[in-house]
Parts: sequence; structure tokens; C-alpha cells
Amino acid sequence: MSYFNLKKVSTHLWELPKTGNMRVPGRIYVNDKLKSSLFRDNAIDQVRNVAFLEGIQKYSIAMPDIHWGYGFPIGGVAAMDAETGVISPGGVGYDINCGVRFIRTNLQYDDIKDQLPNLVNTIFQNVPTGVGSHHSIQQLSVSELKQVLKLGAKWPIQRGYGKETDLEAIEEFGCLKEADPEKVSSKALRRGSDQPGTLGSGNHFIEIGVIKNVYDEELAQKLRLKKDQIIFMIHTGSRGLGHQVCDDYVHEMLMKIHTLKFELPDKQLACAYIQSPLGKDYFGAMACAANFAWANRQIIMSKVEKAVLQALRTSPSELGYELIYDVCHNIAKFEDHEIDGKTKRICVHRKGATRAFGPGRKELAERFREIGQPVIIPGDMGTESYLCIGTEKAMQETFGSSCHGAGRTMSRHKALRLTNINRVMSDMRNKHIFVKAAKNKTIVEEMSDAYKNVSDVVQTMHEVGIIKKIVRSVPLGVVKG
DNA sequence: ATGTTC
Repeated sequence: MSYFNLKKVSTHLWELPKTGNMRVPGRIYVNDKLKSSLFRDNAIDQVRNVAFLEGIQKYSIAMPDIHWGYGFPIGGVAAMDAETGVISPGGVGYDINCGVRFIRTNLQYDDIKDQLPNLVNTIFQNVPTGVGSHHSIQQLSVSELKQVLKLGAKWPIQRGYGKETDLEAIEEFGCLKEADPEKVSSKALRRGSDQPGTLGSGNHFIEIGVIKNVYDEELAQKLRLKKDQIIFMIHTGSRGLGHQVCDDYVHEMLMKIHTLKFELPDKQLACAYIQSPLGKDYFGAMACAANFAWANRQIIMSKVEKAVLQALRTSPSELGYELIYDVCHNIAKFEDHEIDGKTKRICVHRKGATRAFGPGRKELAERFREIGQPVIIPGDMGTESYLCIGTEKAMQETFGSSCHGAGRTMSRHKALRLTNINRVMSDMRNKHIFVKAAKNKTIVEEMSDAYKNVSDVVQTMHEVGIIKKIVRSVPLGVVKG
């Protein structure tokens, strides 16, 4: 059976056969409901193009939320041999370490249902949002900013934003130690100096949600989650600093594109050998941007807690505000994986894809080593989100990776053409979701209809066995940029 | 995603 040139491998898994200069086949996870959305853009061509890259292992992988991105598709995973392979800024994306954190509380829906506008407005007043948002904390000197880039989430914790144990619930404990601030341009540093603790724009958000369904009682209990509980999610990345790092290295690599010993099917796949000076410089700078993003989410999390305490006139012990997990979904990392029966060091590019490590991985903090890594998969601002857990199957099939969200199905431009602020706001009111944003335009661009159905995306990966669903939450209040 | 065209 085939669909266009895709061959069915098993339930929800399709293979793009290896042709021409592809080094490996493509593999696409998608269920029947989402299959047609695959052909709305040229993302499958991008899955094929990525397979041309030197050092790529096993497959060029695409998740069900795949859509077109710069060079590499968003919703893609590409693992390169750490010795012979290449690293590419396009395989990480412009928003380096864009990611999500999921926070539990002791609150029940009834505790806050009359306070929603107050809660959302107080958060909005305390966290700068929107393009160019700045001055959440004091402007940092170059040397202070370099400390942020070295320390990641630890930097704000040392200054009273959150607590030391938060680090155990962050991928890499909130810090890539390879970070080298000397590889970050002065322009990138300038853009980052006043942006720690700011939300940004686009699909970034702060959400107040309530847990509606529990799929796995035992795991939910271990994570201190239950039905009707109020949770918070924070989705943001490395702001102007990460964007500038990506821009700088895309240009640098384009200038040295002739030094590659193979032909690129697309200039947007500009890359460098991982072991070359340029490849190492990019990784050192990317790690800085990743650390900046973790510091950013840490500061915002703490500011949201303060806002909630203020709005509800409650105490920290009553609130029980605690980080469940923080995932990145735009990053490259060095990891050991079993390939053809041997353990091999690879550089895993996850772009619009979440790490989903199963039980036993040494990278996980002790409290997650037995159960596996929590995987946070938010929907669009009008729909549900899922907290899941990684599995052994993810380790075998996808280098320990899963989907990252709903995935756009419509361009921002098209969304603006098709609807308007009044219609989107009335849709949100009908769903009883209170929204506050820096700009109306962002709300229109982010309307639910511009996204795939996140439940279909998550269900695909759940049924394949790459992740296991734990709980589903729905939004009550949303802050956007 | 982004001082949304250095």
C-alpha cells in the first residue's frame, strides 16, 4: 500500500524510500486523519533533503505535527554521527531552545473560577510580552549576561527566582555545559542584555489550565497530578539572542558552504562538520542560547508564581506551585544511542520535536529514572494540551523523541486574511477562555483553525507507543505576546 | 521565532 510515494511500514508509520543522494530513508509518523495535512506544504521534500546530510543515522524522521520550516521541517528529528557528521542551525531553528514548562498547584478549579480575569491580568502586568519586550529584570552588563549564558536556569535560581530542586525537573538540569559565550556575537549579546524574563510573541504563551482527564492514574499520582487541578504552562525560548545566534551562524556556514564534501539540495541546510572549528563554535554558541532560554523560563515561572500569590492573596505553601518538567523542542544535543547493536555518540537535531527518553536513561534526574521523562505537548491557545511520558520504544525508533505540539496548518498571513479579532475573541469567549495579549494581530494569527488538532497528533504517537498519555488539560486563561 | 526588511 502506498500514499503518493510513501510506503506504509506499520500502523501510523510511513517510509519515504531512499532515492538519489539520500543516505537514509525518511520516516513519517502520521495517522489517517492527519495524512492529508502532510501535503499542504513542501515539508516532505524537506524530510527528503535532510536525508542528504553527511553522517545522518537510520532515518530522517518526521512527527505528525510536521510542517514547513527553514531548511529542515518543523516536527523533524535528524541524528548525525558525532565524528563524521554535520551540524546545522536550520536543524535547530531560529528560536533555539524554544520549550515548554508544566507547573502543578494545589488549586482546584473552584478555587479560581471567579478570579480568572484578575489572575490573567496580574500575570500580564508582571511579565513583559510581545515582540521586543524587555526589562523584566534589570538590564545586564556583558559580563553578567555571559554568566547567564554559562549557567542557564541556575543563574536566576541563585538570585531568588525559584528553587534549587527545580533544576531536577529541567532537561539537562537547565544547562548545557558546552556553552561558550566567546562564540556569541556582540550583536547577539546586545539583543539579549535586556530580555531575560520576557515572553516574546507568536506561539509563545503563559496558560492557566485545568486537568480534565487522567489516562494513567499511577503515573499521575507519582507526578502529583489529578482531575480538576489547576496547572500552568509557559512556552517561550531564547528571544532575540537565540535568533541572532542562528542568523550569525547560518551566514557564516553559507560563506563556507564550498568546504562541504557533498552537495546540498537546499542552501537552507547550510551546515558544518561537527568536529570542524565552525561546527564547534556553533555548538558553543547554540548552547549559550539554550541556557538563556532556560534562564528565561525560570524567571518567568517565578514571576508567574508571585503574580498568582498576589492575585489570590495566598501563601506559597497553600499554592503548592511546583515545576513538573521543562522540555526543549528546538535544540541539538550529543547523546549515546544504540544503533545496529552498538552504542554510538550522535548529535540529535530536534526541531519542533521533544526529547521523550524512556526509563533508565542516565540523563534523567533520579525521580524520573524509573518512570521515564515527562513530555509536554501543548495545543493551540483554544484547545487542550497533554502531559505524557517517554518510552523504551522511543529509544529504539526515534532516538528518544516525540512530537512537540499541534503544528501549524495555515500561514500567519492566511490566518489574518481569513478572520478577524472579533471573531477569534468571540470563539475564545464561547470556549470560556480569558485571553490577554500585547497585540490583537498575534491572537488572530494564533487562532485554533490555523493549527492541526493536537489530540490527533498526540494520539498518533500514543498509539505507536513512542509516548504514553498521562493527563489532558484545557485552557482557562492565556497570556500572549 | 525575530528590534516580523541590516
